[in-house]
Amino acid sequence: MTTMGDVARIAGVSASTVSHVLNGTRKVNTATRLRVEAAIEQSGYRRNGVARSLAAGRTHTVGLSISALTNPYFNSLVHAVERALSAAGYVLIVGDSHDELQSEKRVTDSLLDRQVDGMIVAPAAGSERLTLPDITRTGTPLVLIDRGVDIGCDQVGPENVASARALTEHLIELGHRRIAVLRGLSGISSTTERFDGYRAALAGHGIAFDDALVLDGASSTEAAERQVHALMSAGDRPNALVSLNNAMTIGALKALRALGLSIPDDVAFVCYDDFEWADLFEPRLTAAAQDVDTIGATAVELLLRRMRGDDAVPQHIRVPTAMRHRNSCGCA
Amino acid sequence: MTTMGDVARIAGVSASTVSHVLNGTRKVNTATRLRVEAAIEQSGYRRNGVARSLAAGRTHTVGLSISALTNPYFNSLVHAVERALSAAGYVLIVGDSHDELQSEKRVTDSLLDRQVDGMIVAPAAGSERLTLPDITRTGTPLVLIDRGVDIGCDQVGPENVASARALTEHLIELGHRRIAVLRGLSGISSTTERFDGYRAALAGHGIAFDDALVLDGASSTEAAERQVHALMSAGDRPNALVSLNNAMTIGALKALRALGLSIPDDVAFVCYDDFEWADLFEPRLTAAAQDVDTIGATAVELLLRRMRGDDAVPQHIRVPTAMRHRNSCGCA
DNA sequence: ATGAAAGCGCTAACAA
DNA sequence: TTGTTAGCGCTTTCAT
Repeated sequence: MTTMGDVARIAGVSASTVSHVLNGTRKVNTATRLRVEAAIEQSGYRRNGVARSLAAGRTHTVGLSISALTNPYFNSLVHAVERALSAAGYVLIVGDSHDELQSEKRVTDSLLDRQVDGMIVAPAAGSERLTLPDITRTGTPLVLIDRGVDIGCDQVGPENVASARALTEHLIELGHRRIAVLRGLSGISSTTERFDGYRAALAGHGIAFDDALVLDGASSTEAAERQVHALMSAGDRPNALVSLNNAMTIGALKALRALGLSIPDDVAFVCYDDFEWADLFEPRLTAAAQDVDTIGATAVELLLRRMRGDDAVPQHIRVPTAMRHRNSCGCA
Repeated sequence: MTTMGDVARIAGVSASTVSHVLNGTRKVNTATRLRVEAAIEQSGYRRNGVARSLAAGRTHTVGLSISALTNPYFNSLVHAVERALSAAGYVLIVGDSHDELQSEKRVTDSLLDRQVDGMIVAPAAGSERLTLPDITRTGTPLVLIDRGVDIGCDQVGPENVASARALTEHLIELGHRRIAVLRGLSGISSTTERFDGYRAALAGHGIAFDDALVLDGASSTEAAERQVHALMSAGDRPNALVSLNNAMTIGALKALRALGLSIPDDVAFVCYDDFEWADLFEPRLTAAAQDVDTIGATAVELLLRRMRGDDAVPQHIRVPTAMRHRNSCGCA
């Protein structure tokens, strides 16, 4: 393996000069720069990023801890983050927390060990008493994404309350009174907020809240499928359903199809989270679509600012969703 | 920041002892080990992975260069790889090559600079004359995934020819003669092989090959949508279509829906690549499903073997696909 | 059972 | 404009 020392020897200069031509960190005489470049070329030298990171004290690396990477929503979020980061010259290392505290701890520990220059976390339930303090203790800049927790750091996520409320109200305006809801994983803010939006819609229209219509979908396709199947095969089923995230939507659709129930005739349906192929589902889904690109880009922006040493007061940013009006809700 | 030296001082031992208790690399007296552990606890020490990598000469990191990360197929492939790797104690760093040579070069360069211990690449067209030689030159163990190129290294990918042939033959057996095909990005082996399978099916049944029925979908949803739209709005349209990857399938379905054509009545449809939600599409798609988990796990297995120094002759592994018989093809 | 010391390959003062 | 030198924090031989 060729090192900078080898290159220096070939070019007849010092290692420090080689380093400077490589990084453009100081003016180098054109003639010597050319010699160095020739030597690099000739020797097939590649810099050692590990040594570089150790000496410089920064890795140009950012860690992301997130769950359910196979979920298309998180998947696009990861790529929105990656795009913004690589535009800024950073490399992203992703770890899957599986929305489970111990697993999240493993991921963030490994990221911290690798000396990431910054960290973006979609916190699992309970994060604030284990992993988050660990991170802040190291002084690594941190921003929370997708969900918030009550800790002093930057946060970016989608707007939840008003969106879930709007979704529910749409159903109400269509004349529905018995509206079931698929609620997500407990302990995370997005679940609470979206559920609050649902309740607010009912309350705002004088509809009594009925606990029997609340399904615990646990943000999972399988759980949602089971719950919807159970509720819908019982007598006296609701005539409308709102699903509070995309994974649960899939489960709900599977269950409804299995039961032979038609949307929107038997059940009107709306959901939080859009699908890239929403047009190909039958029926086309009325959904509140998150703006993942903005969320990802904003998270990166906030993080880079912190990494530059900015210590302004932490921001909590909410990115609005867009209502996609299609036909699963049952309006013309 | 606390270093190993600090811990050593607190525990009243040498740094080397601290290192050994941390890594279990040599026997340490229980009493001293306890003192060291206490010192670690008390000081909140975290090891510096960068320094560790530099000293040890290995990073416990593997690089993956792949394209179209938002494509669900590649997405699951990435996660299959990640799962296998993290089970073996490695961290995966992923880069998106966008199936474009310069971009692939940027990704692999960055991975190599970071001193990954091994590399998995889904080669873009032309890779064998630019990035791949670069990688082998560094001596970094390499395995190719998804597509092959004629270079002496391990490769794992799906079976293409027989699968595409079976798909096409199914249509033929249903009585179709004018069968259009959506062909993928040119220059990559999977495109060639799947297309070969299509031609072989026609040839095997004495059906003349018709160039006008070959659509260049470029493995992209948009291109496929345009091409299918054009072909299907012209007169004398084919009555069957085979799509050779999932991105193009989406495009085809969009175009057909836009034209108001019904599957399978107006056009029988089969595709290479399955969808997780294939049951929710209308109609349910008859597809050849790749076994991503096996492909990913096999790639990792081959790579780890090379990383251990095995220098057996390179293997080319093909993982069979599974035929999912549903109703877009038009059989009962 | 433990320690001393020599690096790993690079960056960045500080000198010249 | 360039070189010298002292680390960065760890691993690992070689002693003891």
